[in-house]
Amino acid sequence: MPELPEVETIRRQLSPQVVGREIIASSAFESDRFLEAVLAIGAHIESVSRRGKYLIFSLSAGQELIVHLGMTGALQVAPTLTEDPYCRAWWKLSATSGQQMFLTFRDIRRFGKIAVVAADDYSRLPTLRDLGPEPLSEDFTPDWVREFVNRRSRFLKTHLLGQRLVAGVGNIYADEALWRAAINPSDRSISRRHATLLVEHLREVLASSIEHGGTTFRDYVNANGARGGHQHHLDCYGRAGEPCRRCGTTLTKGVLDARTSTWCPACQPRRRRPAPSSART
DNA sequence: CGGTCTCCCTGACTGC
DNA sequence: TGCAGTCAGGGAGACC
Repeated sequence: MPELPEVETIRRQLSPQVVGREIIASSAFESDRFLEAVLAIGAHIESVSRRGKYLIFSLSAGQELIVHLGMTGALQVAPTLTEDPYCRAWWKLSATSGQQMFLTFRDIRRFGKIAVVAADDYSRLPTLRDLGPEPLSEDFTPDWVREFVNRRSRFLKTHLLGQRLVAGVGNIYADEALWRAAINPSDRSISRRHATLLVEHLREVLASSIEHGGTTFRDYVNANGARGGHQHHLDCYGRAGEPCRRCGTTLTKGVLDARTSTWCPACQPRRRRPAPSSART
């Protein structure tokens, strides 16, 4: 399941290969989720950027090609098209110094999404439009986390997955960051100290995963078709029933808002919602 | 508006 | 061996 580190890995691999090329042909699987791929025909790719889990190909003529990989999406380049029942879209790219090539989007479970929009106009992609700060940017601060979380009543874990508190975090890195920061996923508020820890540990785990080329738990492969390496460094996600690496307690699994969570019941204790700030100053 | 729930998909796995 | 049931989960949209 591609999250920020996986999408960033793909972006870094793809960018030097596709920038400067023209999209000279395209085809897409018969579904609203993918059909807009063909709207990019005729445009040049000027740059490849990322916001959260969204890949953004800046095109000539003021357009952007947006790709979200969903659960099982994979973007790869290849010299030729090969038969693949799970190919949901492809773009044929012009030759530059090398030769023509194909950018292909494979997505077994079809949770992915392709859109072509006017640059910066994300009104049709509400999650992208309302995306929270990039976790590795200076905009993602403990104060922002505290205010966002404590103003609302939902589980902290739910906010981490919601893309508005912070961009690009999915289940793997939410569980890892909460474990590292020793915070319970079902807390509904956060202290200044824990917000600071959460910001630090989320940044660390994301940066570490980018260095390892992302996490391959099931399906993820990078733009070269290779698996990531960060799955060998997970301390929490996928380890329910195994001993906590900090205290030895068996890690627990539970469901919060229809999403699986794994945590250590001993070193990630639940904390009570504090009294309103007006009563604490 | 915030919160909650359902649906979309299909391969892998579990249990009888 | 075979088959039904369950699970994984990001995001959109309906609904209260």
